[in-house]
Order: sequence, then structure tokens, then C-alpha cells
Amino acid sequence: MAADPGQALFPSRGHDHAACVAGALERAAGICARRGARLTPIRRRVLELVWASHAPIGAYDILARMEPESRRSAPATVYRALDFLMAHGFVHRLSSVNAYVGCGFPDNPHMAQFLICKECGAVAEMDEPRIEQAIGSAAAQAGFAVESPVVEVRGRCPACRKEGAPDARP
Amino acid sequence: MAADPGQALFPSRGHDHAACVAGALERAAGICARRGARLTPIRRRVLELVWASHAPIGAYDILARMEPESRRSAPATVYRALDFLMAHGFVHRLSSVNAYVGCGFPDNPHMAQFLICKECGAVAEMDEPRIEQAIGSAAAQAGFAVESPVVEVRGRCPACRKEGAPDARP
DNA sequence: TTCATTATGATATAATGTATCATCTCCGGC
DNA sequence: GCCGGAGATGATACATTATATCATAATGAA
Ligand SMILES: [Zn+2]
Ligand SMILES: [Zn+2]
Ligand SMILES: [Zn+2]
Ligand SMILES: [Zn+2]
Repeated sequence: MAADPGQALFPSRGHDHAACVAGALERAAGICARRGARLTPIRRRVLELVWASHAPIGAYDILARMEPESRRSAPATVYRALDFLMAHGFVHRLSSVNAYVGCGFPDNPHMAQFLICKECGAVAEMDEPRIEQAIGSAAAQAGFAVESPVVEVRGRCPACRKEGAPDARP
Repeated sequence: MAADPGQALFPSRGHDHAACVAGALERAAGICARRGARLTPIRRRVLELVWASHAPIGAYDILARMEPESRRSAPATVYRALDFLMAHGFVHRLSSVNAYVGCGFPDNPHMAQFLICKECGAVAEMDEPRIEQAIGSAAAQAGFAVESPVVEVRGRCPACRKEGAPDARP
């Protein structure tokens, strides 16, 4: 599942999503074990909920899905879990939509770029050296030291383009 | 002042900022006149406040600076003015910091990229074809139709690098 | 003028994210 | 097994950012 980061891929619509989520949880558990980090039930549950939707999901949507039966969690509970998951590279925050997505390549740290479908919400994560290079060299020309680039591209995913109206002509 | 968009520039620290703001207001007024758009006192004032700080400024900071003496404006007042100013390309929203900056090249629509100094807040706006191309070709490979890319790079500006500690080594 | 359009006032509320302190749980050392 | 500290969670309150709605005012064209 640690696919080639050079090629952005949208999850195919009919894929086995249960297995996809299970795989992500398993990988996270393995990485935490190796790092001595604690993937507690809450953190695990938040990660599961983030993966359960391939579309970005908001913190309060996560909260709303968190065991209404058991004792109610507070926002901070979710944000703390998300902080942990982000620190370990299991999820990314998409600041252009105030929402979170599972990371497809959690094994080593990276600066990702995202394609976000405005219709179905699907997200593809890329790690394109050419984009990083272009940003890096432009920044260097300006004398700017890059620390963390945010690249989030809004548009239409392949599936939505096939189904719907033609792309808007600006 | 309509400098070469190919070269990102941070405003020099000692520049004549009053003239810089005045110029932006004048250009906006001219563009509105040509377009038949109404640069009302409120919109003009919001644009002035956005330009008054070269760093990104939040909507509520704008609100707080808006004539405390006169009748108090509400958040919606500021957001409506910002919507107008963004629609006409006079300001950009930086979604990674929930704040707004004046646009250096309002004359024709463009998709900008931003360098944001984490220390002093200074922002440089770029319009780098190489970045757009890199994003465009990666998106095309994924079958994705780009609509509006968000590129906001956090880091350290030249002035802060000269003054302070050396860049962090990650 | 009259009327339609656009802009603003006013009020309420939604959505997102933090701060603080008490309590609990886990785990290593004894 | 017990103890003690570190880390994790509970609980409550609050901060920040943004939108909805309806009434009123200003503008500009017929
Ligand atoms: Zn990732
Ligand atoms: Zn789609
Ligand atoms: Zn611009
Ligand atoms: Zn700086």
C-alpha cells in the first residue's frame, strides 16, 4: 500500500474501503510500536474515522461520530488526538478547508501536496519533487527560507469529470 | 509599482509606506471606475487597513481598527467588504493563517503564490509560471482539472534571516 | 419621481480551535 | 504488589473566525 508517491492517485470508487481503513490502522499501529508511541483507543478511533471518509473531515464531524452512547467527548479530545496523529504523520490538515485526511505515506516525513475535488471531496496526496523544486527555487530567488509549504489544489477529480458537466472555462 | 510578477519581492523595511498604501488605493479606485464597481467608503477603508499592514491581517483586527468613534461596524460589514475586494482582486485571503493581504497586481486576475514569514509576518506575492506548471502537470497526470491552487509557503524572510538566528536544520 | 438594485445596520448564531486544571491510566522501579 | 512520575483524558469555559437573516438606507437609472 506504500504506493509510488510520485503518482497521485484518487481512491477508486469501488475499492474495498474496509480493508483500506484496516490497513491504515495496522500500519499506524506498527509505526507506533516501533516508535514507542501510544496509539490509544481514542487516537485509534479518530484515525479510523478520518480514514472512514476518503474526503477531508472536520474535527467536529469526527466528534459527532465518536460513540454517542459512551460518555461524550469534548472538542479538545478530538483536537488532541489529531495533534498526536499529525505529529506522527498519520493525518494531514488541509487548511484551505479546515479539515483532516489520512496520510497515504506515513512511513517517513514528507511535505505533501493535495488535489481536492470540489464536488465529491475526494483527495489525492502527492509528493512531487518538481513542485517542491519550483517553490524552492522561487523562494531562494527571493531570499526566503522555506519551512513548510502548503499546496492544496481545488478542482475536479477524474470520476466527477467523467460523470458530470464539462469543466468550467474561465 | 506594478512590478515584474516573475520576481517575488518583500517590501523593504524602510520604504515609504504611506505612499505605498496611497498608491494601492488609487489603483483600486481607477480599476473600480473602469469596471463600474463602487469603492464605497467602507470598502475603501477596509482596503486601506489591509494595506496598512504589509503582514496579513485578520478580519477582526480590521474590525477593531474601524473608526471606534463612529457607530460600530459588525463582523459582517468587514466580511462583506473583503468579499468585494477579493472578487475584484484587490486583496487575497491566506487560508493557512485566516488572514488577508493586499494584492500587488490587481490589474488582471491571477493565481498567486505566497511566501509568509513566520517571524515578522511579511508576505511576498509571486506569480511563478514554473510553480503553476509543475502543479498543472502533476494534476493532469492524475486526471484532475485544476481550478484554484492554494500555495502558501511558511518560512523566514530575508530581513529576518539577516537579523536573527540561523535557519533551523530539519 | 419612482422604482429596482445594491449596500449597510443590527442581531443572532454557526463553525472552528484553545486554555486550564483536575483526574485517571499506564508503566518502570522498588 | 506498591509507588511515583509521565502521559493521557475529562470537564468546563472561553477565544477566534465566519455566516444567516431581515430591516433600513443609499444609489442610480427610467
Ligand atoms: Zn502524507
Ligand atoms: Zn470528485
Ligand atoms: Zn495578487
Ligand atoms: Zn520576516
